[in-house]
Amino acid sequence: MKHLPHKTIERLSQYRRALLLCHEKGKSHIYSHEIAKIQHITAVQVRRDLMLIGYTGTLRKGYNVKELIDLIGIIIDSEDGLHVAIIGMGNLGRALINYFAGKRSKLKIVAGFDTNPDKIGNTMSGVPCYSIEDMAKIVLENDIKIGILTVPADHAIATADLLVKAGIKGILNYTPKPVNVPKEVYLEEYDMITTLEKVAFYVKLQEMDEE
Amino acid sequence: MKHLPHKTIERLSQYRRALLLCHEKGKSHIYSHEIAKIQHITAVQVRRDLMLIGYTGTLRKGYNVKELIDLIGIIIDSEDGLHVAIIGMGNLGRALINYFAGKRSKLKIVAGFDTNPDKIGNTMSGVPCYSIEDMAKIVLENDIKIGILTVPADHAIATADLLVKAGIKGILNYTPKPVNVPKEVYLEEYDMITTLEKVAFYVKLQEMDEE
DNA sequence: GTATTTTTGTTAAAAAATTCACATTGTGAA
DNA sequence: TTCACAATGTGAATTTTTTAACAAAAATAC
Repeated sequence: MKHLPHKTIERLSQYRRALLLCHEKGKSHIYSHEIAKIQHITAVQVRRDLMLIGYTGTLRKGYNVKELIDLIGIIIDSEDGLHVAIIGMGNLGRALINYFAGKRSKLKIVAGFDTNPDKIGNTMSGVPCYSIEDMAKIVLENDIKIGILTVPADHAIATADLLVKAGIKGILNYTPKPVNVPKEVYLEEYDMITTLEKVAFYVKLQEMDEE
Repeated sequence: MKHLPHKTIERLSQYRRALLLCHEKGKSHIYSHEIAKIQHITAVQVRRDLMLIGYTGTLRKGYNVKELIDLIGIIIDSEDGLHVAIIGMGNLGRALINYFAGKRSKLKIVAGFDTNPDKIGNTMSGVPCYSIEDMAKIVLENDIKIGILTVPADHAIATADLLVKAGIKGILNYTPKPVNVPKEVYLEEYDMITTLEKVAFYVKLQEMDEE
């Protein structure tokens, strides 16, 4: 199964989420075109992705929901789970914590960091908030592998450096500032402003076409 | 200049942001490799994107920062700007409002919507919060073109339907639930859980490679 | 004034991602 | 039984995106 395309990885995560819902509803099998419909993609794409992970459905019955959930888990999850920290307990940081709260998943948010003394020492939705100064210690003690960067833009670069020094393995940067990391740290950046500008562009385009 | 690739649109938005910073610092020209460095991409890619929008730099001097900012604006912005609404004034919604607060941009968040009576009628970071029931009216009155969906997952689909009925032209869905819209509405979905799972996957992969 | 360097612009090649097209085969209907 | 249908699985083609390669030309060095 060598190298899965990046896009396939993303879709697998989404398939699993959709499948979990189906499973809860008691659906035991699902067709590729049903999955496709939910995700707004084509059935071929779904089948191709599943082919890449070596999963085989049943002709005329589709895919076994439970089996597929488990297989996707084997592929994308770490066996023992991974610990995650949120750096920056502002609105965005808290939003992320709430997203995850209660989800039994292999990914667990175990710590938050902030500079605000009012937040440090408290717990938010079950996640303890520490001082950024203690990052190296906390990361080590809790075996934290991934950091989600949700600090104000001005602090993004310095904070990313701290994370790297603390020995983090992956960074998800939600600030609008690109950061630099050594190549052994996996970096994913996502910029909400860019996405909104993109939507705006296509809305504009559509309005222009109408004229 | 016909059809710009999707990825190019995204990068243009990012280039502009980087360029604005350079401009503030008084830098008048910039090389393709400087832009590339900031965005973690190659210089060829930058040049290719600029070629696609028909911008020409100066040999040995690079690109004129101000000119390029303006040109990108002409391409991706709507001339008169676009009004945006946030649907769901929770942590994520407020985070987005704060991101945009103070930015003089062609995109303006002019309204927020929520179901919580404590929030309705108040203003958050300058953005008035209305009842979701008044959506159609407010969208029309304020000429709102884009809606950012930040409601709880369970309400995503129903709220998206409301937005469509209200006549919105583009939806940016930040809930983990895919929604359906008619084809004349531009839809962009972004799922934080998927992104985090992707980071986790590549961190796992890296750890496995080390062994 | 000539050579060297550096940077742009672009054609062509490569790589990544998606879609087409269709063989295959269980299933149910006639 | 035989036929038609509906689904999977996948090689081949297509499309999209990125990268390589290099000509052209301005600036600098000598």
